[in-house]
Amino acid sequence: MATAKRVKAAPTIYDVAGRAGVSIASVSRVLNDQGSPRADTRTRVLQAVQELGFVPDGAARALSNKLKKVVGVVFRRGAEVRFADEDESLLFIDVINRGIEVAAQQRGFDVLMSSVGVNEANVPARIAAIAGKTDGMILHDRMLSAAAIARLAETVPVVTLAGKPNRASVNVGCDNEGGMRVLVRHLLVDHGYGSLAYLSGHADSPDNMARARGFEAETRALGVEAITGPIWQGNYSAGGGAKVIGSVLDGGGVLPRVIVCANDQTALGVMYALSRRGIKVPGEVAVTGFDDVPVARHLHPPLTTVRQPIQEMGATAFDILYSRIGASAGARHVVLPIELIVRESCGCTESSGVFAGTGIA
Amino acid sequence: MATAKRVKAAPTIYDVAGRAGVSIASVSRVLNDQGSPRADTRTRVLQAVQELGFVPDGAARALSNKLKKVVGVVFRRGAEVRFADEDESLLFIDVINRGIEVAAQQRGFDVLMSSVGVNEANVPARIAAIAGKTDGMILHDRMLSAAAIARLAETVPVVTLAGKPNRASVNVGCDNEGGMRVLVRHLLVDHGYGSLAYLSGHADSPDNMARARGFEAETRALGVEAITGPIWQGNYSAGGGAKVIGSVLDGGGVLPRVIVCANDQTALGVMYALSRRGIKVPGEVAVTGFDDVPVARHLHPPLTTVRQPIQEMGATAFDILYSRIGASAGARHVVLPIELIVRESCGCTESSGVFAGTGIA
DNA sequence: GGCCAGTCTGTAAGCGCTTACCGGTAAGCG
DNA sequence: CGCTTACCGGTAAGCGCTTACAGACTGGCC
Repeated sequence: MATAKRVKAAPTIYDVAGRAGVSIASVSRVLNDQGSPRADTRTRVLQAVQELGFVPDGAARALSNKLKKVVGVVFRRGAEVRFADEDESLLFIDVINRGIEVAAQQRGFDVLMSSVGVNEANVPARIAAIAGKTDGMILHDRMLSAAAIARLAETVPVVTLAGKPNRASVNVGCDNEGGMRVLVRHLLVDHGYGSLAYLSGHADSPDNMARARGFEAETRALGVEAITGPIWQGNYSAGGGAKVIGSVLDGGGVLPRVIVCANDQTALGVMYALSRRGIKVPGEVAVTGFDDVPVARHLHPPLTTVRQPIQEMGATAFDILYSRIGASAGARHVVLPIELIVRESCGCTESSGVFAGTGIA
Repeated sequence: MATAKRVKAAPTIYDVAGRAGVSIASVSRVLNDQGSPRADTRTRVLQAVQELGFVPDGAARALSNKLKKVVGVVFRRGAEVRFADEDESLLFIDVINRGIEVAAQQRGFDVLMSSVGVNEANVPARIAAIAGKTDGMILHDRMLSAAAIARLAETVPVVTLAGKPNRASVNVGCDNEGGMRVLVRHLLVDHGYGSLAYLSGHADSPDNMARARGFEAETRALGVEAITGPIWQGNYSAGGGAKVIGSVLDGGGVLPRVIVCANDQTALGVMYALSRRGIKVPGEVAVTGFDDVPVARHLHPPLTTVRQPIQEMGATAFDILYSRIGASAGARHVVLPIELIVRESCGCTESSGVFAGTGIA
């Protein structure tokens, strides 16, 4: 790899020391507020720093300190192609990442973001390489097997989002099961619907499994017909949701009164497929989501869903990781509360408006 | 700062060398495909690496190589508060960042993301600190003054997005002026509207200035009344757009036939404010945006806008930065083409549907 | 069999920074 | 006035890695 040909090589601490007429140790001390340098020394160092535009090298600092002040975040990228049509799934992950980033900021950490293609080879190796550049890692849903996580955790502290609790790592998630139960109760008790289907997400996603569990438990508890099964298997994407509707209808099947989707994105695809066929939402079929992604309130009708404190999940993940970077204490599993957001797609009309909660005047 | 208390300290290259019975130089060579180690040596090293779960330390590597394989990206965060209500402006920036990240990946680089609060103190210092952890920086709109950018560029290569071209850095943007002219021409020629206002973005944003320029040039060229001025000053946000509508109407003013917004987000706020007052879009007032953020197609009516190749802008920014990290060649200014996206908010009805371009089956 | 060329491997220096340790100076005290 | 004490500042080691350089060994050839 060719060395960068900068006009003038970046100044080092030696240059600063030379210019200020002090030792490198003094420069370091001034820069880090260590010891108690004489006022005179201090100003001369500061001035030299200023004049040279000196910025300490992060790598050298990290090597010496054994602390890089960087955490890594890894998530899945939709497609391998470079310019796949914009992926709405951006939303959920990006909001979490924003939460991580803001929390990291407050501790003087930066965030190394890395996506992994769906069919990329040797993901564990890629992730290990990233781990080498960081002090700790946050993994999104379904990035690594439990065994691989355990192995990674021997190198750096690891926090997973929407994973399974693991003896080696901490997991941050929200109360998927409880959220789903509240939602189902609203549909059954407040609306009195008689049949509902669960359009699932990835079968191997812990979040999906928990939501499915909540769905089944609550329908059973209220004695209402719960429709599930392989036909109702989606994949968290809008396309997946639309495809399921197509299969059901083309197969001559009949739609239930309510379709409970594993996430907002799936609901978006379902609503699209329904409107294409002239089926009214919520008049003929009610639809609900899960997540409360920002776009949910702009759909027509606005989507009834379960709000996860998305950004806070990210922030919490960082906070926990941070505490584990300093020591190895802390909980194994953190569960954040959810909130039912009733809009119109469930059949309610009391929505406070399309823009409820946007903060627009 | 307390040192991390890991159960077992991460293995170093010495541990690997010891276990494999070779020197650290051999380990390094095997790991980097340098020289031609004997097959025997190679396998022993690889095995030791495997057994120890060794991952080379990025900081040490960077220090030795003078190459961190990390680029920094800095952008504005909406509010200082930790959990401001989700910010839709996420979208535009995040899509660009995704483009950067994917392109970086292909070169084995990772991306250090860092947001800066709107009213954060001493931004240049924060950015300089980040620069110390990277090989190059990409700055989003309005992050630093031209002078500050020049200073930063003495430390690392810098690429700006939507900034002004600068002798020290390269700028990547799209043809704002041309895009606006195409849009205005559509509104005036195809629809024959008689009056239109430009609801601007941040006054000091180069992108906004270019769009305003295109707007004025084209309306003048076609001899139609162009409404601008302080009342029509927005700030790229939905709230800003809504507020402008409020001011105009409350001030007893009359709305023009068309409101051309500086970006999609502003258009979203405008459409909201209009619908609140019972004003029909596009029947009474047509509205247009700029950017073609994913949510634009889900609005009611779907938003007519100008598409920027958002993700590609990010990728291009990285590619240019990458080439400058190796050498100091390259163009000063890159302009990407735009595309007019006609949906319904301008008054057209030929939209191919709410989900046009989503890739949903 | 002795020597040379050609391979591979090991030793050690150095990347830029932090910090333990020690020496020098000045102030405080008897 | 001499000694202790405190305080600063400098020297040097070391963080984990890459790589120039030199040494060791192999085989081939005369």
